[in-house]
Amino acid sequence: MEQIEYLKKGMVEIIREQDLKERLELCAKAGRPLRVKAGFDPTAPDLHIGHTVLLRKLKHFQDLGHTVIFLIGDMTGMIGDPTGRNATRPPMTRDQINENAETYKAQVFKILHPEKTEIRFNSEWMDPMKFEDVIRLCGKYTVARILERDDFSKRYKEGHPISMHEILYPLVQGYDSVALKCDVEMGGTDQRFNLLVGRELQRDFGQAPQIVATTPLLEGTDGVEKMSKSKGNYIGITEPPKVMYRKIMGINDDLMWRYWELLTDLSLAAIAALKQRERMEVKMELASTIVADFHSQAEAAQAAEDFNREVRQHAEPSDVETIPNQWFTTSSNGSGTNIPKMLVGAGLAPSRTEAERLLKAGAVEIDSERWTQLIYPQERFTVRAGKKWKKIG
RNA sequence: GGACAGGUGGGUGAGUGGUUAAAGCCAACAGACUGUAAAUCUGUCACUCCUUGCGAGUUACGAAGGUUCGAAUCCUUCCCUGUCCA
Repeated sequence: MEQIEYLKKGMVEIIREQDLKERLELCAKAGRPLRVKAGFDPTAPDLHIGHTVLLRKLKHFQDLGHTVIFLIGDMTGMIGDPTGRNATRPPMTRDQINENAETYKAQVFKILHPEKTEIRFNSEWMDPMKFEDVIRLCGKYTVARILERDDFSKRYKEGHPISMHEILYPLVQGYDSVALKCDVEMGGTDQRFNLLVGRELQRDFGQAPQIVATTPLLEGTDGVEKMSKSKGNYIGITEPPKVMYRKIMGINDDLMWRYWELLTDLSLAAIAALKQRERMEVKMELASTIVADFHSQAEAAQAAEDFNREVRQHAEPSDVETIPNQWFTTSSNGSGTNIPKMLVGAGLAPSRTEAERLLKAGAVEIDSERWTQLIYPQERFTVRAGKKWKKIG
C-alpha cells in the first residue's frame, strides 16, 4: 500500500506497522478517516522548528485525508511532563496555560490544514473526573512498570526526587487516547513510553489499541542537545526572518544535512545530490527554504541579502535603531559620551560591569573604529558591540 | 516516628575559620582565524560608583539567627532532598 510508504518516510518507529496497514484498510472500507493524535504541553508559548518535524508528519496524514487531533495538554501541563528531565518541572498556573494554548493555536496552522484538524484540551474529560475515577485509573497500571521508564529509573537510581504526580503523567496521557478514541498517536522518540501506555489503557477500555508512531528529535543549533526552548538552542517559528536565517546559518555544517532531511520536503536522493555542491551555498539555500516556509519568498530573499551584508561583509545593518544620546556631558575636562553607560542604556550590554568588559575586550566599534576609551568625544555616532548595532544621536 | 547523608555561582563540582567574588570543567560572551559555522587559540564570565585603578563600595555559598577581629566553612532553629529502619 503506497499510503504506508508515504507515512513511513522520516519516522523512527511504527508500533506496529502491520496494525497500521490493517487500520488503514479498515477505515478505507468504512469510509472514515483515521484519528491521529499528537499531544503538546502548553509549557512553551512558542513552537520551534523542532516541533515541526512532527507537525509535518501529521500533515502527511492529513494529505491522505485523515483527521489530526491537536491535543493541548492543559491538564497535563499542570502536572509537568517529566520526560527527559532529571528534575521536577514547576507546575503552571491556569492563566499561563490558557495564554500559551492560544499561541499554539495561532502557530500550528502554518503547517497543518485547519479543516482537517481538531483542537482539543484534555481538561475536557479530566476536569469532570472524580477522585474515585482517578484511583480507578491508577489501578490499571503498576508502579514497577512505570518505573521501567528510562528517565524515572535513572532519577530513582541517582537519588533524584520523583513526585507522585509525575508518575501519573503517562496514565493521564494514555487516558487521553481512550477519551478521544485515537487510531494513531504520534510523538517524538522521547514519548515512546507514554504513547505505549495509551495502547494498554485502550485495550483495558475495550478499544482497539492505537498505533504508535515516533519521529526523531531534532538537534538544536548547538548540534548536541535536542532543540528546546529552555536550552536556548532553538529556532522559533515566529521569529523574524532575519533572525531565523542567521540561526540556521549558525549551525554546524554536518547538522545541516539533518535539517535538510527533517525540515524540508526534499527527497533523500535530492539531498544526496546537494552534498556534491559547495557547502556555503547549500546552507544558504537551506536557510532560505526554511524561512520561506514560515514567512515568504520575498522575506527569505531579504534575509539572505541582510546576511550577506551584515555577517559576511561585517557591514552596518539596514535597520539600525537610533537612540537619542542621553549620555553626552560637558565638563571641565572636555565633553563626550560616557560609553559604558550608553551601552547599557542602549541595550547593548546587560550591566555596566559587562559593558566595561566589552570595551576592554575590544568588542566595541564606533564609526567603524575600535574604541576602548571610556569617553567618546562625539555626540552622534554609530556603535557596534559584538553583533549588535545602534545609532546614537 | 527514628538513624544517617546532603543542599555552593547558568550547569556540574572543589572548598571544613582569614590573600575565596569562591578551584577545575561545561555552557555563555568577546577577540583572532575563517566560506557562515564548527574546530583551534586568547581573554572575560556578581553588581554599583568614579579620577578605569593590579581603585572604592555592595551583595552572594537552602532560610533565619548566633559565636568570632574575621564564616561557604563552627553552633542553634527551620525548610527542602535522598538512603536505611519502623
